[in-house]
Amino acid sequence: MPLKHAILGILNYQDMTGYDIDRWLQKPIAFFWHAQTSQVYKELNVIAKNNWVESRVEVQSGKPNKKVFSITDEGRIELKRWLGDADITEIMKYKNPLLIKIFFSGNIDLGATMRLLEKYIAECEAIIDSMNEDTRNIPDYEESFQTKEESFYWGMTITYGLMYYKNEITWANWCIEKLKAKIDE
Amino acid sequence: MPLKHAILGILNYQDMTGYDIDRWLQKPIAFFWHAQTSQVYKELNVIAKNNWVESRVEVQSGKPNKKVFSITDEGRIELKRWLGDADITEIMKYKNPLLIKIFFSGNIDLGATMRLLEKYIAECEAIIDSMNEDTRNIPDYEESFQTKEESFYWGMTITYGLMYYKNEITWANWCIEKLKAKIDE
DNA sequence: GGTCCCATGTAACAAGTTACATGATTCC
DNA sequence: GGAATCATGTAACTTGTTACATGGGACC
Repeated sequence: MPLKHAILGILNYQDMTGYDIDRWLQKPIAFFWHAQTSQVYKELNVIAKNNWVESRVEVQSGKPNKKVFSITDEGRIELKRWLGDADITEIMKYKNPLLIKIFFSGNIDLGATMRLLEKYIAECEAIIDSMNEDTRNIPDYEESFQTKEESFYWGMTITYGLMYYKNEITWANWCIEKLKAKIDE
Repeated sequence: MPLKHAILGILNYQDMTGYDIDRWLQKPIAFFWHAQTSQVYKELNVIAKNNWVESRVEVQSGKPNKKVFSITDEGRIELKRWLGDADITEIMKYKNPLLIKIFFSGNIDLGATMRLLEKYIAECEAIIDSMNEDTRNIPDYEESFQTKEESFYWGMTITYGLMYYKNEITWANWCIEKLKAKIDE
């Protein structure tokens, strides 16, 4: 469901092609929902069948033709229904493959676990850097987010991301210290 | 993949039935990997075909018969291969449905978003409580975790959980304050 | 000559969800 | 009498992944 509704939310900003939606999913949304391009096109077909979106083909010369999607009234109703739904069971279905690895790390040597955590820290730092980059580019985004409302909530997700990844780094560093202490035992 | 390997990791502690594995997944592992019972039985079939586990039927009277699984040498090799694999692309595939809702909350009223966040905080607090309860019951678990190694890594995941959910609560409260300020504008 | 961007997908497969089915025993 | 525990699944479906296919134009 979240991907379908993310697509509806994006199309509620403006009409666009599957390709454009994919770029949205790769940029401001990527850090809290990643999706394959092929999945985007599939979901577009599904929600078109639900009458949540409709499409028209724009013939282009020199470029591939475009299939431009727009959200329907039914789609807007569905988007608002989903957003306003206070059921959080879906939200609580937490899955973290790193924690599974850590949990069973007694089966491998300490060094491998340390290297994994170090690699993870490096990735988290890279994400924080790119999010800081994004916040410096707020003016660019404010063209897309036409209302103050939109950038207000976008700010909440950015804050989330920064807090989340800093917390991940803090924890991973703490683990590495623990592992070092174990080696020195 | 993670579920298959979580099952291998559990069976590496001791032989058990699908039912027992399901309980493991519901208790110490649940907060970082949730799985349906039906999924557990399905994955057991798949990894049995891979020769990572094998099973024997134990006839019982007064109770349903048991199908007891044990990990094979091939399964142990696969578990260690997966644990030692430093590729973190799988780990970085982050998905957070709450953040999607927040991101598009400009489409609904502030009150609904606040209620969602409050509900989320309550759930996070409940999880923290149950994890604190678990740490008080460490002696019980130490029967299952036969080595110090195992409870060492288990401690890392518990620390992760506490840090993670506290951070979620801090963020959600900050969002609620922001929303309140917006209402008072 | 090579890579990136634009643009849209299909096919096969893996993973996860939801709902349902069965049935005895034990505990309150 | 009702709920929980033990115990194992199937069927139908949705969601996500991986690999592949096509092809022109722009930029270096």
